[in-house]
Amino acid sequence: MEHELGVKPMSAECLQHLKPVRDSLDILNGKWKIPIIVALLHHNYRFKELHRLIDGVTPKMLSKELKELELNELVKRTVFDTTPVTVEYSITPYGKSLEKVIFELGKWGSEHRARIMKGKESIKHARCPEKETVLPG
Amino acid sequence: MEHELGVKPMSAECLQHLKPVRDSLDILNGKWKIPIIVALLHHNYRFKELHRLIDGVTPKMLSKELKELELNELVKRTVFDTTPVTVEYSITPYGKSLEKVIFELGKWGSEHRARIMKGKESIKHARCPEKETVLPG
DNA sequence: TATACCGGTATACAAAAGGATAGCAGATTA
DNA sequence: TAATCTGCTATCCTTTTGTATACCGGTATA
Repeated sequence: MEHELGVKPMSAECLQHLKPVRDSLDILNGKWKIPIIVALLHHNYRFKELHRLIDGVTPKMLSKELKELELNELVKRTVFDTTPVTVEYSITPYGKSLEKVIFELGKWGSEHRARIMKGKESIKHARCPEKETVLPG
Repeated sequence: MEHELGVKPMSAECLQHLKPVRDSLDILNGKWKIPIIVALLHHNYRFKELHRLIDGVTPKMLSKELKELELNELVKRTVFDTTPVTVEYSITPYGKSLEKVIFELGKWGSEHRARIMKGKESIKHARCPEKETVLPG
């Protein structure tokens, strides 16, 4: 009977960080959010432009993920009263604040990729390094 | 006809970062991976201990996500030949390298949380700030 | 008049993720 | 002998996520 009560609980400090980490992951999650954010960090784009730029995305998913990003104020949607109507998506300053997080994710990810490519047998099947997310041209 | 060919492609620099970012997200994704990693950053635990510690996880999911973490060499599984058998999970040095990424995610996440709590009407429904992930005691 | 563009929606489906519940073998404890 | 401990696995189900395909009204172009 040394364990039931003896499981060391995590420190309050650790626990405090759990929820916010999940928040960030939830916001960045979804197959197309990162490609959209990266595209808009680079330049403003219209709906159809994003559709053409992000290889494989369907209008439904593009629309859905843009809405979620807009709801979280990471992306701004501007309608111009031209004919036909023009809708431009741009990154907000708040969206720009994700740059560092994305950078850190990218940094760790490319080290991980390098590690896998180095041929460690045990993690060879961990993730296919050929998988593409966005690749215009 | 000014747009079809005129869609500015993203810079090569941007594109290079996309895949690794997705890699990181894929590895951290799954409802229980972050709680598991945070727990193991804090202390070594056995299967049942993790099960008791991480509120709400089923043995099926715990087993599945531990396997994925082990496959990626973030977590180490050690079997002790006691009776009944003891299995201890610990973080690897490689797993520890995730600390900074998780820290950055947590930092951004808690700023986001603060922002939502501040009561901005437009993002009030973005995410429920009461959502708990792990909370023993 | 026919076609293509714009910014999306609607519908139907497939795949993946996750949850609920039960059980197993082998050893110890009551 | 029955119950409980260990570290899981099996089965079934629901929810979420993503795909495929077609379509819309309004305008401009060929």
